Amino acid sequence: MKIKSIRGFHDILPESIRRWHFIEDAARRIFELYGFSEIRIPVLEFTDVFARSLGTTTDIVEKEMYTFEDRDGSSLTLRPEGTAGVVRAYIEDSMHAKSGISKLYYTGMMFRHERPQKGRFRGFYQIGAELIGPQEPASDAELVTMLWRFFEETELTQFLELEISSLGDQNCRPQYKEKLVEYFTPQKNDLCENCQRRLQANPLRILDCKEKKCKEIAAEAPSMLDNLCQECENHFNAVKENLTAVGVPFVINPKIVRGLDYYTRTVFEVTTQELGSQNAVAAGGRYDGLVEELGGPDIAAVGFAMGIERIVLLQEKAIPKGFPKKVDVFIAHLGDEARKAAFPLAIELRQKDVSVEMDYGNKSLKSQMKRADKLGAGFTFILGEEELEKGVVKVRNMNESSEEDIKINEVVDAYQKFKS
RNA sequence: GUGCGUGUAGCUCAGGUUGGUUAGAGCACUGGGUUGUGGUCCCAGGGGUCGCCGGUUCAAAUCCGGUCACGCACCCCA
Repeated sequence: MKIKSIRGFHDILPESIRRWHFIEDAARRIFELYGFSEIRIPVLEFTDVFARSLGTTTDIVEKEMYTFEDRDGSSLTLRPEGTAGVVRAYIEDSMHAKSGISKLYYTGMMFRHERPQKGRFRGFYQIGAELIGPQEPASDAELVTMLWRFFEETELTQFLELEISSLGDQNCRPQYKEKLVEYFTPQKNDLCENCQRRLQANPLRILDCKEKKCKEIAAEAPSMLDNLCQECENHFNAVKENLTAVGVPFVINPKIVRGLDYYTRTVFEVTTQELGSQNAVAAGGRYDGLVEELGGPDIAAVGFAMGIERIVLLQEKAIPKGFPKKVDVFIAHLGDEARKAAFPLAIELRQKDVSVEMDYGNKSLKSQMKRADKLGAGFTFILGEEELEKGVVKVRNMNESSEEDIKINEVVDAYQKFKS
């Protein structure tokens, strides 16, 4: 039996890792510009952290978590998302006492036991950001703007749409829920099995059911946006105003329902048509109740998470060529003496930030040239017996196919001068 | 978790329906043509227990069953 990876878990190979770096670097750069700092938190938490945050009736908690017993009997879970752990750390490390505003971002692998598909894995990477402290709508707008800037930077906005809505808060949502139940109950028998169950557990989720019949019925349902309390409405309007002011394009979709229970007020999704049924690329919203729910002070927060695999998939469409790795210099050597001389030269160049490759054994010049070409070397330094005798290296410009002899003890400086 | 489809060299795929001598191609890889010069060209070579297990058969890549993986849709979501 051949050894292999677990279903739904995959390797990210060197040929695609530069694309990942491009995406991760862009996120870091932009998030840092917006005042965020990275936080690294454990992959494993007490199950309770997620159960209490996400809501016990959510699919993630009900059937997708990797949960197991520790040796002492406590229940542990591999994180299915990042927010719960960040908030746990925020509380545990008393970050609220250090500053009124905490801007945190994270990246790492998340775990959900779903049926794997393209762009959907059991072990997958997310980058997320949490802005904890302010409850003002300007913070929602800043966070969403930051997210959109990231997609601009990675050239993905052509494939994306930003949808926003408001879910109301503790004042208006319960009343709205009742209204929904009132609306759906008479038509209960026309709803799909799933939605009949949702009517009890979480009537909001009926709104984004994909079942044709449910969609029809939901189309006429009262909208949360018409039932916001004054404060929530003001908040939502201010968010929209702020986004418009900085030119972030959005559409209002009152049917947005997040899969996690902790959201309040602003919710948003960045979606695409390019990835089949995996249309969500990033999503987030405000979660004013969560910090307190997990045992911390009553502190507001907004956040989002994005799926890196899906972004990589889109990125491949935007920039199909990718990001090939290129070396600056290839040193081709002929003969044992030349090889011995080439080695310290390679090390010295690398010391000076020049990327260098060379063969380890004795290969024909031709095959070394081929390798230099394949590695995308800008220059090949040829060091054979002739050059050794004269104390020079033959420097070949690979793009112009021109060659020039340069004294071996001057070649490093000469190369650096040429580069700058 | 449900349904449908696919699974042959590192990659993309022929062959399979009509089982039958050493299972093919292109790309990639290695070497040579040019005894010291890449990206083009030519030649040669290496690489496959035909996803895995079992069944039918004198004989299975080919037919059947199961299983695993991937893909698509459902579901769910980032």
